Amino acid sequence: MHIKIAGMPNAPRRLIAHLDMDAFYASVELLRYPDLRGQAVVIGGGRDRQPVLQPDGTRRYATLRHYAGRGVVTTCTYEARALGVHSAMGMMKAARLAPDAVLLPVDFDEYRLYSRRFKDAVRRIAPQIEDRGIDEIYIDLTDLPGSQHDAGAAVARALKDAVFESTGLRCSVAVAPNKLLAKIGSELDKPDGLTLLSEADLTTRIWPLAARKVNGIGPKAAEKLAGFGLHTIGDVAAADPQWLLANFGRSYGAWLHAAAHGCDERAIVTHSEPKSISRETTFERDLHAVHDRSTLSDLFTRLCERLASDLQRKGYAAQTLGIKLRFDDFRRVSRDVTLPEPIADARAIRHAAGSCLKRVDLSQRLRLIGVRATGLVPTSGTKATEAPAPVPRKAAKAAAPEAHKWQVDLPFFSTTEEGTA
DNA sequence: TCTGGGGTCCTAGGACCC
DNA sequence: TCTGGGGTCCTAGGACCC
Repeated sequence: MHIKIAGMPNAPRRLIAHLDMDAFYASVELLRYPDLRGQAVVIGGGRDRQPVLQPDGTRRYATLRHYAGRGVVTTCTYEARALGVHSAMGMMKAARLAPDAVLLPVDFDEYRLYSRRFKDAVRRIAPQIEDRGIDEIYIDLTDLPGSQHDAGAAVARALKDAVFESTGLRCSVAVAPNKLLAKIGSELDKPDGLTLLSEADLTTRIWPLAARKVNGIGPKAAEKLAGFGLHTIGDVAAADPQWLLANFGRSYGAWLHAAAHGCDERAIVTHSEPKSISRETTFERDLHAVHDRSTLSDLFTRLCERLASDLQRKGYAAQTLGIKLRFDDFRRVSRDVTLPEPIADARAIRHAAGSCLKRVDLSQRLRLIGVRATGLVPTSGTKATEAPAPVPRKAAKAAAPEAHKWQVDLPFFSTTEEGTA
């Protein structure tokens, strides 16, 4: 056993791996439809675009060309990326760039199946893993036999092989002294990459990269940095720390400085409880609270029912319920209410969410509506986890007193017409 | 012809309590 | 009269991530 105390003379250098599946959803689809290998394939958009098996045994696929709708690209093959298509791009735009690309619908059940498979394969070699969504994980290799010897190269190789054997899928792995560097590293040699990084690589391999490559520097922060002439990670590293604090705030400024210098002490988190569960939907066309009253009411009720079933299946009740709306101009508002008792059934959720809705001015057309449960408390008898239960939040003193302060009375979401019965 | 759905974390102000 | 200070909870919004 190593004694891991920061600053101790013989504390071992941490070895953290980041493993990222290559074009995960698209690659899973290629296992099913190997005839698409080598082609530009885009996953995303709406339903009903299943490939059709023809009498001669070949499959007929939908292409992007005639796509109409509000979907975005979930992911795509490297051939599609070469045409300029990327994740989160609107499908209409992707269709202009790659009209002949094959379009496949998303199949999360299938991706979750492969997700479990690759994670199980990794866990058999290195049990300390942190889930970062369906297609990526961090792995602590520090205490793994032999990993210190070659900076984790052999283990990384073994992980990649194990993932391929169990799934037929390729991934990219980086091993580094911490999560921040490992995450950057796994992108350096994609696809099918294997990257080893040490502190010595900071100036040569990390500093020349765009600041945006740091996990935590998003579009807004990158734009602000660029406004000050800071474009690369090295630019940020060279900036005066006091200046960073003054311009980006105590917390974020300090973090920027540390991150740009490759410093990150975060541990691998092997277990966590969900903090919120939500359901939302974007309409095919913008809807108005008055003119589309019954459509909206039905959609809203259905979202509440789905949220209720998610909560019950996962074994939680919600102390706080909220709604999220997006208007036609993309303005976003949310409202939430904390209840005297946690709830998990559809009628109660519909009632609470309906009360939130009444506190919003609904004169503008809506593009999206969502329902969210927070303050999750495990319900008895289910989800027997070893982890300590989240401390239940104190119940609200009273329902929101400002319930009809703003509203022209639009009875459309009135809680008396739940329709959940 | 713009921009999905599911999350996490942070900030900030006001209420409320001691 | 002239104005504490710390703590927690709740709500709303925003940035960011996959």
